[in-house]
Amino acid sequence: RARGVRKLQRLKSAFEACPELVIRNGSDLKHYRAASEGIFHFLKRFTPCVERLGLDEFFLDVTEKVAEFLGKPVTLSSIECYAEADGFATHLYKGRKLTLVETQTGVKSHVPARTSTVDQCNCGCHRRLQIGSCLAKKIRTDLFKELGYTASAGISVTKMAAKLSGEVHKPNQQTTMLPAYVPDFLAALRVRKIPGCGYSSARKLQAEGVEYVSQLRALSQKKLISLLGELIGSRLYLLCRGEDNSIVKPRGKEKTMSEEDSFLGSDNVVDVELRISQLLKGLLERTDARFERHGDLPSLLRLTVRDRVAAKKKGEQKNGYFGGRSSKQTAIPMGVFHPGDPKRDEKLISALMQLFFKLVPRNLCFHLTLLNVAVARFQPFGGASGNQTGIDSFFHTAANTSSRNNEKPLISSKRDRLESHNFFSVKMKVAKAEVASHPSLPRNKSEATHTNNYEPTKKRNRNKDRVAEGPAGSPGIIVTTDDAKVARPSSAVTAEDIDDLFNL
DNA sequence: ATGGGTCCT
DNA sequence: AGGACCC
Repeated sequence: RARGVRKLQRLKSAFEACPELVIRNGSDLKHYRAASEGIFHFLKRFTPCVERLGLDEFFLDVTEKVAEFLGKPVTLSSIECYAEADGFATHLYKGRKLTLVETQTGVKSHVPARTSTVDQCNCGCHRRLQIGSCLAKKIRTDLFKELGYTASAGISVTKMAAKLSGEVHKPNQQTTMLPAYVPDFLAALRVRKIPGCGYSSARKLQAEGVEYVSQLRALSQKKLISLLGELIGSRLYLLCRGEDNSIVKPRGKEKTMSEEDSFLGSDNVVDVELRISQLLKGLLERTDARFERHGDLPSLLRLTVRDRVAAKKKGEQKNGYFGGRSSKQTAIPMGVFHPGDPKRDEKLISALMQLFFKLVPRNLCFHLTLLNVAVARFQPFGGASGNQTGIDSFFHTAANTSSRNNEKPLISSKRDRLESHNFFSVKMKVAKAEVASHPSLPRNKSEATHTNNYEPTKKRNRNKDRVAEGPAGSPGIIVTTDDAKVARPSSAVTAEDIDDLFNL
């Protein structure tokens, strides 16, 4: 990073910036999954309502915790050691200067800079956010002490505001945003910054001359819906005004599991089968581990491919990389995934090859650049649970899962409360746990179990190699780095410290 | 332009 | 099955 290497940078320019850069082929997410799970469980000690987004981002709804603290001043004072003179822990967002922007269409936009810094809300959220910010500080402090990760956090009254607040002061800091500041803060952002306005929507909006959130507000709800569809359109209509009624959704077990690999090209069936069996191998390790823990097995198998030709066509249409994938899926009889089945690999590879030939007819040439094997529709498997694949048993599974994990159901009364402006909730995001350089993560490829073993030894990556396949700058290889902070656990906080604060 | 995921159409 | 979104 210090040398100018950035995430998702082309290899060519990364090597220009840093010639001694070492690039490794492939990846093994195992250690990151484990780290993420550790953080997830850590966070659940503070509140059961934790939503995970990707591996390193979490939302916590601490509404109830904050209410408890408010009701117990003695306990409250114990986390207020984190408060500063203004009652908030570290950064309180104070607004920023807004510049007037002239866009392609000549629309001039933006609101004047705010002059007042007082909380304009009388609902008591000011106080609740003070407590929330102390709670966030406490959680981040403990996270570092116990697990060794630094994190940034945003604290506000909606998920969106919390998420965006977390980006204001970035490495290892936190920012609290009062609701009164949210609309102006949003106004000056590019629309793409709004969570929910992705690549596709941002392009459609750009075609209308809309680049900034302030301009988005000029569009009627009807217009937005016709442009972006019912769901995203109506959501964005509210989000751009700072209105976010989404709830923190504690997720249960994963619904799908997949392994994928991209490569410069594969054009023969033998190679494809080798790659597929490698992917399957990694996937089965995961389904086995899950079966041991939860006793369920998948009943759906999916293969997806990306063909270079098709991908290029799509790419021309959309100027987007993720086009050009196609998939076939099939129900799989219960129990095929059972670790005890000695013919399991055979059966599954055979099924996958059948899917492959549905995707790529035998008489056609192909040039694949990606393969993905996925499983889904996990169902409890006790051996005698019959052959249910219907929707009924699916929902039965979901219900069991929820009660077993003691997860918080989606409470409708909470949703009702969130529909007004004066939110009771404090939502917090602990973002970007900087797991990339944690000592427990593998330092080189040789420690990873899921290597590209199917490649000829000569071509396989060695530690000294800079690039595994192709010359520097060849397509298909990119640099991905994350903010890296080497964090070492110091003296552990005792369980009682936590209980003191949270078992009220 | 990775290697995962979620949910909606 | 594909397409949007998220990291």
